[in-house]
Amino acid sequence: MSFSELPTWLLSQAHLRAHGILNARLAEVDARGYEFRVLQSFAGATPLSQVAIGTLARLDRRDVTVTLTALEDAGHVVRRADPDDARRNVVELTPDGRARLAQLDAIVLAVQDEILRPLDDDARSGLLSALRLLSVG
Amino acid sequence: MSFSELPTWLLSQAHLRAHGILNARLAEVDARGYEFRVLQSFAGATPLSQVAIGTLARLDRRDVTVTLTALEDAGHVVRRADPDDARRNVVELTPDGRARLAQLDAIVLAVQDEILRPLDDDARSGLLSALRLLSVG
DNA sequence: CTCATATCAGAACGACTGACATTC
DNA sequence: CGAATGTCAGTCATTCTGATATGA
Repeated sequence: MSFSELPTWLLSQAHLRAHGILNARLAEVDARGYEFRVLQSFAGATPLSQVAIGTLARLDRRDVTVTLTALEDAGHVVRRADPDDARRNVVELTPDGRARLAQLDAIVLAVQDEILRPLDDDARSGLLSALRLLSVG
Repeated sequence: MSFSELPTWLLSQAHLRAHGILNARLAEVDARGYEFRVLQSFAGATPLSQVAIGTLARLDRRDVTVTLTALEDAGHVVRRADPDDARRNVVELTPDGRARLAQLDAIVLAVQDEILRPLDDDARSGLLSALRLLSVG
């Protein structure tokens, strides 16, 4: 059996194609995946500490720091010291950041459709539940 | 909808878990994915040029060069100039390389089972055909 | 003291781009 | 000449490991 028929290979190819499309669409508006995930963590409660962002966005603390710096430079978030705990930062979306989140949300949703286009509804739900099982083990 | 329910996310998580397991198993014998793919390209015809290896292993020329250098250092392949075309190298497995291929083949096959364990036969075949469709578009 | 927080430096893997000399 | 081959240097995104300074 050639490696190109292996589940691990097919998984990596499907992932590669999906994320190629996603990153291309995000790149068109000069965004990256980490930024989207961080912005999305503000969809619920806000403001957030960086640890909370890491939990919500499933990002390493290190990557939260780097991504927030980029978002801050772009004016999408503001960071300030937490008055209640000097170790923490309090991070909030700016109005620009909220607009950015809406923009990226729309892009990402459209990409999902584009990617799943080859599958009918049954195949889609079957795929998603299988992937959920595989993600956990 | 949170990003963690998106198809792109589930795809990346499933891929990440599968390749985490695969790379861990390969690392136990000090191997990497590229090496396996290159070795597997010798399963059919041999010897091969580096361009042929790139085609079979779906690797960039650059990565073929780097991977072959590692395999050559480990004694798994030999590279020599092609007498018929001085631009090319003729690459062959050594006996050690053939044993290495068999070893990695067994590891990779076992990993497939480990990964698919949560799915019954129907779910497996459904997943694989869906992934095939997604890989192409 | 121990723990949490944020930051920094750097690595790994996989995929890829641009350039180059050599040879066909 | 144009095209192919192998090599080299480097980028990119994603994930992760370690160390550090600071404060709770």
